[in-house]
Amino acid sequence: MGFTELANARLETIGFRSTAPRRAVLRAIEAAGAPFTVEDLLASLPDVGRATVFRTIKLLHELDLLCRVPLEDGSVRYQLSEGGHHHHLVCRGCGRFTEFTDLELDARIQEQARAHDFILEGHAVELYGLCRECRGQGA
Amino acid sequence: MGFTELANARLETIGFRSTAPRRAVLRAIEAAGAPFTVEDLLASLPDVGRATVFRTIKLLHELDLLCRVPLEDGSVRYQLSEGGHHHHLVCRGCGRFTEFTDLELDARIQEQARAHDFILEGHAVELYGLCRECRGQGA
DNA sequence: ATGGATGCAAAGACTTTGCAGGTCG
DNA sequence: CGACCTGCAAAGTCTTTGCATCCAT
Repeated sequence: MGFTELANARLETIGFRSTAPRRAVLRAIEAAGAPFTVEDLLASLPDVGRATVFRTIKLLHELDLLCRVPLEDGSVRYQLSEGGHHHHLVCRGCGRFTEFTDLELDARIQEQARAHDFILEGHAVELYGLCRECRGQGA
Repeated sequence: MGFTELANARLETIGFRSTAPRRAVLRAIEAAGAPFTVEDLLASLPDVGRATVFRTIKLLHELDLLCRVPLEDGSVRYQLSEGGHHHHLVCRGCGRFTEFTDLELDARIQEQARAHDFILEGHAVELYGLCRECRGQGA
């Protein structure tokens, strides 16, 4: 079951309607191989209104079906979420992300919170650099 | 030596001019006890033009005198930078940040990069939760 | 049928830019 | 004095909202 069907089913379960524009957005997101900007989506969906694209992205993000990745310059990309908690390696060359999980890293973070008498409710870790493909190409 | 003098000296050294509006922005930043938004600064500096405030913030950020912290909702705060590399504990209650450094955490991050054949050039870690003051107040 | 969803365009929030005039060094 | 800086307002971005219409259930 692809993302489109899965997300669609999930939406219906919660009481949202399955509409043509909504499914079009889901398909476009699934088709996007790399992280995308809202602008990318808008461009690939000329027949869907801006508002609908924004509203759908917001919805999916709230449902954790889409993850939002802040870049260093302050811009934001979205990417299909694999679901669980994870972190990102963001390539400055090609802009792609790789997700990874690291329990030890998370444990260390938890410990820092404890050390500061801080109730940890969430955290974000982003690594920036060059991926294997881009490192050689001077990208 | 306070931030204002330090930053001012630093600016002059690099060839920027010490002007009244610039110093006013520096003073306002130093006076801000907590992280601030650009809007906060603008409000506290009614006699300095918007453009100048934005331009000065940008300048200070580029010089690493100011650090930019992305909140979960996508908004951005600034805070006087203590200089070196560090991470943040961001309180969802009062909005204040605490900076911390953790070599072990950084090492773990470096290792993840290595494991993914990724040239690490930078990273960001943000912890979200409740600080000690806010945890009891249901804030 | 009926309330949620859509699309358009307008309004908003936030930031940058062009330019005439002022100021630091 | 000359280059840099400032302030204003206008122009950009990017995102949200109001509202009449449409459509899934």
